[in-house]
Amino acid sequence: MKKEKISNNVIRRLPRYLRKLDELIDAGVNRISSTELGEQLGFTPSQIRQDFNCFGEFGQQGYGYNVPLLREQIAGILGMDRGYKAVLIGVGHIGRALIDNFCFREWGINLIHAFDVDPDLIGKEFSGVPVSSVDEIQAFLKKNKVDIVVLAVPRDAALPTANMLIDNGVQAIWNFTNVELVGPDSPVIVENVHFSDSLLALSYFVSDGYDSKKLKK
Amino acid sequence: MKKEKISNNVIRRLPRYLRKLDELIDAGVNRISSTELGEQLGFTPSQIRQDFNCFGEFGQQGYGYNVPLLREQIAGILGMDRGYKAVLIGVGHIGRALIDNFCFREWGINLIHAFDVDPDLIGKEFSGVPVSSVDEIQAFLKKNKVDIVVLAVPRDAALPTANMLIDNGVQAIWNFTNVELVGPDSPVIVENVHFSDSLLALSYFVSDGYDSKKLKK
DNA sequence: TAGATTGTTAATCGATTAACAATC
DNA sequence: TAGATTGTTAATCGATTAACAATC
Repeated sequence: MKKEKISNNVIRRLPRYLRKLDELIDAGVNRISSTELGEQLGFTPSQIRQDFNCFGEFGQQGYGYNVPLLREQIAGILGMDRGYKAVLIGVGHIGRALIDNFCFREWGINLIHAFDVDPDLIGKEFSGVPVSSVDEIQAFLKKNKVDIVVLAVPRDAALPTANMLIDNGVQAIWNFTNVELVGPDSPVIVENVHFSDSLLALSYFVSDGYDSKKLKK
Repeated sequence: MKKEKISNNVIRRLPRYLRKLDELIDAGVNRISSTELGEQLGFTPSQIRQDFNCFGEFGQQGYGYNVPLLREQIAGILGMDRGYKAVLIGVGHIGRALIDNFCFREWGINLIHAFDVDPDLIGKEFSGVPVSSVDEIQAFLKKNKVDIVVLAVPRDAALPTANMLIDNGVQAIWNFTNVELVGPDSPVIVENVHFSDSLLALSYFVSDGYDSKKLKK
């Protein structure tokens, strides 16, 4: 069973498909063609069929795709059915936003514990997630299978914390610090949520809009 | 002055360059070649030169690039020197994280006001940013030139709020709700920060790692 | 001048789109 | 069976990489 290399572009589109399919399910849509799906997402039908065919044959000729079925396939590809366990380090504003407002469960992830340095937070529990001292992380990692560490510590703590985690065998970090945690060829999986990158891209597009007006594009 | 279309890939790399250049400046590095920069970022030297040459000639043959100068060029391209004004709608956990911990100023953006529905928050001020009632948004937008609206409201409020903003001439939205605000061909600039998309991509890569192990890649 | 490194053109590679046979 | 729509191959397009002349 040869495993073809899936391009990053395809992987980044999968969550978009998932969200759209959830939306269609909510709207009671049971069947959809690549053409219709493409119109709703702004993709070409070809691209959609190519994307899905990276992973198997999920449709049916002459019919299209069964929405709930396709949704389950994509959820599976994304690992949502594997019961991955996550812990959060850093219970500041972002950490609290994630614990209280971000529904990990909805995306198949189990947020089982949080850690912070603040004595006022240690021992507390938010939305069912207990907070312990960061001093206990290493012991915790030894005792529990943790698949993903959510890193939401202040800037200064980012690098030392990340290195400690990597030393303790953590293989995947969801990084909310605006710090580049690892070099280009580290084996650790780091997914960055760089707010500033996103804002600057937006700022660029706003500038571009102004330019275009000036140039009467 | 012909304006070539800049590809999205290039634009998304610009903030990475900026962060790396800031880092180099902090480290006192004044000069860098595309080869060295490429090694640090995991890009090829060719790509770096191509990227920069989309916007002009920022280097010098035989020498390389002047780090602070290059940094200013890229900052300019990203619109960081234009003094864009932003307002925040929704002062929940994410909103507070942005107000208190995210340094808009550092990226050239002026966060001038926030809005919420909660009477306990209205009239308060966080990190120098005053909070008003969402009822006052329309009047505020009429009186002030607002370039970017940061949208951090709950799921249910996302779409109606976005539509209200668009009706009032807002042209750029930084979207922290996990909701698709506009269709594929809306003229409004929307930059999404979809936490779930990011987490699911990470989840995919973790799954992929497990698969690879099983398959003894 | 010689060495270094850019700017830029040409070659390659990969991703997207188009086309169409397969088939439900 | 006829119509529809997929799965998949071929064609196109765009992005990345390589190469090298220009030049500091």
